[in-house]
Amino acid sequence: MAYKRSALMEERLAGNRQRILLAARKLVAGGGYRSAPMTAVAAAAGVSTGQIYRYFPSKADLFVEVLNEAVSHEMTLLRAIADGEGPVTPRLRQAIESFVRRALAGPGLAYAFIAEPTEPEVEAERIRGRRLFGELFRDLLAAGVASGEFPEQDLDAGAACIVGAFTEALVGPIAPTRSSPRDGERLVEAICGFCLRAVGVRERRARPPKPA
Amino acid sequence: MAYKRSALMEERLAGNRQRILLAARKLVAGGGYRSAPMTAVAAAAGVSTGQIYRYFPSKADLFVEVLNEAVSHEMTLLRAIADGEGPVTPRLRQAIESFVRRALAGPGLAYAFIAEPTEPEVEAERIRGRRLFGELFRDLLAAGVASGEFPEQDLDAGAACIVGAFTEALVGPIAPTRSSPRDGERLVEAICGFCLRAVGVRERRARPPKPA
Amino acid sequence: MAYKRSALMEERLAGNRQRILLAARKLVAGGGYRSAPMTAVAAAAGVSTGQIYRYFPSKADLFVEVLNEAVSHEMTLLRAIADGEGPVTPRLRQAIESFVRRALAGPGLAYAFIAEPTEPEVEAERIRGRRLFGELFRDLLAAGVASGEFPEQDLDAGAACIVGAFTEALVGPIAPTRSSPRDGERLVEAICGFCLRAVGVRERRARPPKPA
Amino acid sequence: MAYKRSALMEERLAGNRQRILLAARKLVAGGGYRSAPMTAVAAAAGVSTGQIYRYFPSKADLFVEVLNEAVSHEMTLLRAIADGEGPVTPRLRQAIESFVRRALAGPGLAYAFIAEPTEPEVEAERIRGRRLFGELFRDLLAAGVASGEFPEQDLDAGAACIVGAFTEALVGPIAPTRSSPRDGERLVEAICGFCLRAVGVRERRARPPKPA
DNA sequence: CATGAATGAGAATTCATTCAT
DNA sequence: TATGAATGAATTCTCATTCAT
Repeated sequence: MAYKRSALMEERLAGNRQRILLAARKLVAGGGYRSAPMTAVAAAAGVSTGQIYRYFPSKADLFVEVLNEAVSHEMTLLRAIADGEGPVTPRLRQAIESFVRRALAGPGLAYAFIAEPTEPEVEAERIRGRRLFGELFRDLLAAGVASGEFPEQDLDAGAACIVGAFTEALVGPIAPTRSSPRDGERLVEAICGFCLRAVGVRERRARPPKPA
Repeated sequence: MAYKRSALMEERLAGNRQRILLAARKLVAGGGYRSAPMTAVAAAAGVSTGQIYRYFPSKADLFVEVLNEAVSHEMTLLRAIADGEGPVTPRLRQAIESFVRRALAGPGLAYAFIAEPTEPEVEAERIRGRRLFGELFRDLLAAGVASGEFPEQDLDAGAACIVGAFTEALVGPIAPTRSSPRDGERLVEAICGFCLRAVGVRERRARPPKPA
Repeated sequence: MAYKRSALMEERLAGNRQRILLAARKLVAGGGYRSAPMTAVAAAAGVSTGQIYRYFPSKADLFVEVLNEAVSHEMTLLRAIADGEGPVTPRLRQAIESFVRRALAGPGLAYAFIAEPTEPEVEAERIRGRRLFGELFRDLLAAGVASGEFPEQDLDAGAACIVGAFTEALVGPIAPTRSSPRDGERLVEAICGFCLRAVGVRERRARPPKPA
Repeated sequence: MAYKRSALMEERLAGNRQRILLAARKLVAGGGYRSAPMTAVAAAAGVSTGQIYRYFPSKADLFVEVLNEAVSHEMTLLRAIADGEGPVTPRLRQAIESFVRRALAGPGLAYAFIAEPTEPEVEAERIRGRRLFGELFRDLLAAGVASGEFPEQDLDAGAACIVGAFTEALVGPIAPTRSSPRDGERLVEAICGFCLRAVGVRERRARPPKPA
């Protein structure tokens, strides 16, 4: 009487799970948590509402995972950059660039980190995510200070400022609108410049001067 | 014919209105808009739900006013600083300091600018508020660039970064916790330093050492 | 310590009562019971809400009296006509004419008989009022049948039809719009003609023929 | 992939919708719109309040449909009679008879046309419904006048009077109570007689005597 | 096992009525 | 005594979650 779960089934199950997560993320990205009721997620994912509860115990769990997934992915990439060898300054620049570029490309991933969710558990996860980013940047700051690349400074505040600066500039309510890919590049450059100057990079030049 | 409205009554009326606004602000500050249903606001203000509607036509109107009040007050003070004479750098520093100090003192004023409200009208007001701040800082940046105090830079992005930096560092989910007034001062200093360096202040020292 | 109630005071009291009743009637006339909350009545009457409760125990009582007053007044006038001597036909015509003319002139008195009130007690009064009118017309019908002026007919149904006909034609939702006094006269004539023909007046002519 | 929606389910869905409409109609018929809050409709229909909103976007929409359904049905039947060939008089009689009989049989359909609803949209629909009936009868009157069957008369007023007469006599607050089917028949006859005489049918007898 | 109809608690808002001033 | 601010029950509507089919 017990069915063996076929490989095909497994696949579909996994597929559904991913589709649900993706749908949830897209909806949040599009209009905040208020435009992501479970029925809308279900519809967007092409499954029934009941189906969502097969994979996620509750709405909160679903969105916690949405955030979690995004955070993990992001953190992996950022850690790889941050944990590299050599001077800190280029690593900091790369980390910011990397994050910003993905945010510009992707479907509003970063939005989820800004929009306030309805469920406290999700809010907790959002905070955790931002905290992780904060820690990463604090580590970079610490390293830079240790290596003498950056002046002494308040590491926690600096990290918070960096995260705040780029999220706001990217997807905050007063983010500069970027209508073309060209604008995207300018924005990346502006944010990186801002943050590097902010941490006090003692550069001859953060970026090689365009030869006159 | 009609009783004169006693001074006491007037006071109570005005008091209620203020109490409601304050209660609303505190609740938002404490737990975001989700912890500010009308019943909670009423309870916190010590009035009945119906009473709120004597003063505010709708929940949206109430919270729009909460934001508006904060924005107006803040903008007046900031404009006074920003529109001053002389070099831009100290004005920028003072503007940030002023904002940050008030935010540290006040009951979570700034939080309201971060938490995403349920009502679109309130969201619009929140955006308007941030935009106003953004414009103010963009103007300062522009002035500084014009005066040669700051290097050429993307003004919109810079303004957004500044606003993002200090709001996040102040009341964002990863804001450094400050347990003592002493920490508050350090935070003020850290944020100012961060932003001033970020805009590229060309100085030997962000702040002149107090002469022994 | 006990004040003697001065004549002046009595007058004012009576005046307030009337002002409240009038305000209530006007509001109902203007937009149905839904546009007549107690606060609006108070405002329109120029008194405080509390004052209304000095004269009327409840909203229901107030509007019951509004109707009652209108009905009594109307019934007195109609009875005077209906109880007259001589042939029934002209009395019936006069009764209808009288009612219709007052309704056209007055501030929507009749509307109150159509609009459904919120309170059951008021609804009961409304029904009572219509019933009284119905009885009056039934009596006239009965007299007319007895005198041989009208054919045998169902008196209750006939009375209801008459009342329904003129209220609908006057103030019902499909009442012919009358933009000029002239139209008012035509309407009076049309309604009278309709009703007289309906009861089967065996006239040489209900109204003298215009001489060819 | 997806289960087929079973016939049983379809039936239940359609059934619910109808049950809700019916419940709404009955409640209005029984005690006016004031006795038809959504909770009562839900209870009467045997569903939860939320369920109603699956089928109807709002209370207004629900009751607009209640009226609409009734109006459409009624108008179809009446138009079929009114648009027939031959002399106007029997068509007018049949139209009235037809309407009255259905109203007597059905569960207070006509009441909905009398009771004033709370929602302006519903009120608009109620007026539209009455207007449609009015137009139908005005057309019949016009035809009758054209054919010489009825004397010259004010068509709009006449139509309003007819509609007013039969709605009041049927379901108005002073409608003659009918305790037996026999009474129903008498009422039908009385109303028809009233209206036909009212429009001035020139005949020896409104209805030919059944030959012994 | 999948579906989506159904539930019902919770949120905003209104308004008759009361009662402190 | 007059006022109108205050109350709170009632009403409409939403949406996470469940469960009969």
